[in-house]
Amino acid sequence: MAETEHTEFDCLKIENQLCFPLYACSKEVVRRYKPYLDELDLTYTQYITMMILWDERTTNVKTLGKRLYLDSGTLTPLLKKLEAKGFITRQRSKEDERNLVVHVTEAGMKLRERAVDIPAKVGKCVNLKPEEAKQLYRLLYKILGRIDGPEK
Amino acid sequence: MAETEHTEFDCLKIENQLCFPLYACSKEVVRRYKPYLDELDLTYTQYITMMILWDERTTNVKTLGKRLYLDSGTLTPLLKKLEAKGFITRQRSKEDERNLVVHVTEAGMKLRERAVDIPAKVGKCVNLKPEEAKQLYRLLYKILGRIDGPEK
DNA sequence: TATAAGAAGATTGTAAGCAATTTAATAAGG
DNA sequence: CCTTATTAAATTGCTTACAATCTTCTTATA
Repeated sequence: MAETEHTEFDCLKIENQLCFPLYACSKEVVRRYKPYLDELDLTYTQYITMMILWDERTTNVKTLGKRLYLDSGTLTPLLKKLEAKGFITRQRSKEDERNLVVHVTEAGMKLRERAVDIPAKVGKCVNLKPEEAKQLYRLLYKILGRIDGPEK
Repeated sequence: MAETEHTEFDCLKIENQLCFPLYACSKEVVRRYKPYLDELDLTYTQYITMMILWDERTTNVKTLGKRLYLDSGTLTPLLKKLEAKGFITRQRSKEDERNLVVHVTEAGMKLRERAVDIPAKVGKCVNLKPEEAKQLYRLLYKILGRIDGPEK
């Protein structure tokens, strides 16, 4: 005899879901960034936005949205906040006025120096071996439909 | 010569982050639930709350919070909405009035029959082999600090 | 048994997050 | 050209999400 009853509803048990640990884990990991990001006066979403800008210097809302999986409804107010803090500038493109060009300021670039230790600090809190982290990375990007890594 | 420059700031590139695909993947997967959950008039968070209740029938805010990684600031308004829809009841415990007992109603249980196909439908959109899904599940719960699965 | 300490939810304030709609600019087709 | 379609952001409305604080109730302990 089985110890546990099985029914047609087993598929609806939370322990049989893949989506739930994904959802919970994402929130927990983001939470671990918070104390470090607070020091920089950045939220997590602002932080990943700055990551793009630290690397690219200039981009626009559409590209940011595609790379970060966010839409203008999220990005517009977020970018206004980053602008208010003096980390970025926002201006319409001369060639195509629909296009909003986002550019990192000097103050924004200076933030990078203070952020450089954050990934290692948070990484230490995640108890995965390097090989496991690589596996996880690969599986996540497989779900995202980009087999070997992020879109550029 | 290396084709790409390497600097002390490489660790801040988005493609070198594990947290970002986790964050993005979580959102994308939750999004795939939306059309199916809309039919049941449930949001994703309401859905995972109902999962606990379909299985347990009765619980309380504290237990829900621990199992779902949510606090009362999120759960209180969410449970009020589920109550307004008639899917649950909320009442203080007689033994300890601090304790808010949450119980699923008949209407709430009936929802389960309409939800039973959702996991399979969403699962089909996630292009992982069964073995990969198991790996992913294990890695996520390892990060969550619960090696072999969720807390009961 | 008063009083302090602790626990459980509720409330407040801020920031995402996203669907749907709107506005403005550009491109395409007749 | 002029009209239509398309595109890029912005706006609106609603729901999380969470830190911090507050309220109420229970438990410890002096």
